[in-house]
Amino acid sequence: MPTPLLSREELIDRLFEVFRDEGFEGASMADLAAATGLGKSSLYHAFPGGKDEMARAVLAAIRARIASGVVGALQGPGPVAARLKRMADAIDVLYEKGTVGCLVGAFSQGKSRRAFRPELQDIFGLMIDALAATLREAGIASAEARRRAEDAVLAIQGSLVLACGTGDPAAFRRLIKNFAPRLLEP
Amino acid sequence: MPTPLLSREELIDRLFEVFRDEGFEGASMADLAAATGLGKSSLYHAFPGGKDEMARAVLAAIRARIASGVVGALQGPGPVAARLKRMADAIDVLYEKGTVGCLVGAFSQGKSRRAFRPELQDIFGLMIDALAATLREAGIASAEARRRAEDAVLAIQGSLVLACGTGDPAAFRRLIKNFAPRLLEP
DNA sequence: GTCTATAATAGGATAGAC
DNA sequence: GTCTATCCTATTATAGAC
Repeated sequence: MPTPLLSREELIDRLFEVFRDEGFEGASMADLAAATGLGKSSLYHAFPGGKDEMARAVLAAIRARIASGVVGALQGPGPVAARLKRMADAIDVLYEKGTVGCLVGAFSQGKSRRAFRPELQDIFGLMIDALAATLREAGIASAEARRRAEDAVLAIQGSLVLACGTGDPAAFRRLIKNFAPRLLEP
Repeated sequence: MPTPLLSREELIDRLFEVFRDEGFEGASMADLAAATGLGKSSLYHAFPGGKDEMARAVLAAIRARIASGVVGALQGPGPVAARLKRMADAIDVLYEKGTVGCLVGAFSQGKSRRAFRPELQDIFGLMIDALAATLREAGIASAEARRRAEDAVLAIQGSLVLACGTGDPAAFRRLIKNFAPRLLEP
């Protein structure tokens, strides 16, 4: 029967949630198998490289989601302020109003940061570059635009660390609320 | 011979570095033993509760270090701006100019965040409360002072996530440089 | 207080049947 | 493509000598 129980997309989505919530080291093959409803061997059939390959597949999926959802919002039509607002909404959806952590942030700390550095650099760079380009469109000087873009990405990450550590998403919510005006203030 | 090779303080300091660099799940007893120069059994003698007890001892030590170094700087003499500058310097020392990660941030993501939530809440609360109180001294309204304090702590965490993930401490350095003026701007 | 040795288990990964 | 069964290593933890 060549029909898999879950599509590869669905599979990666389940794996994503486990890696995001448990971290790379914290996610065991047993956890990943349980979350997908598959046996461990079936996971190895789909990802012969094991945990490492699963994590890379998940990172690639996140990158795509950020490129279409978050960066896509920036590159749509309308004035810069409206596009930034749509980016903030996309981030709010991505992190479920601050109730879930960030896999990229989780992988960035601890042992896993070394194994996945290229992917992490790529994803952070993608967001910062796109945001900086948009701010330049609004007439903000190049260097200042980049600083603000870095500050915004860093604030998202920091607010999620706080939300995960304390269980309180208030700082994340406030960040999302003030996202666009803050980036454009004189 | 009742004389240990390392004092408990030194012991905890070595454990701290491993937990900070590898994360809770990523730090193995073998890593911890190697870093202290002790056998695994000796570690169990000092910390009968194993990894969990070591992590709690390390968190208590960090809390003390933050209370004396970072919060201590805020509560010293002089005008608020000078005290904030000293706090920024203390943070710069604590994170070695952005070349090392934050254990509290690392423990806040992944599996470990659940086991250590009370300790994490306590440490984040300590910093935010102390910073907010100082900003109120400078005449900033209570709610606004708390928002700014949260933003500052969140920015420190976020800049360290970025530094760890990309290997580039530039955003952290910039944050430290502008720390005091940014908090006090009108 | 530290060590060597060893238990006990969990984790990652593979083999081969269906 | 999925499963059961198994292997092997790493990991946590303990026992007991010195």
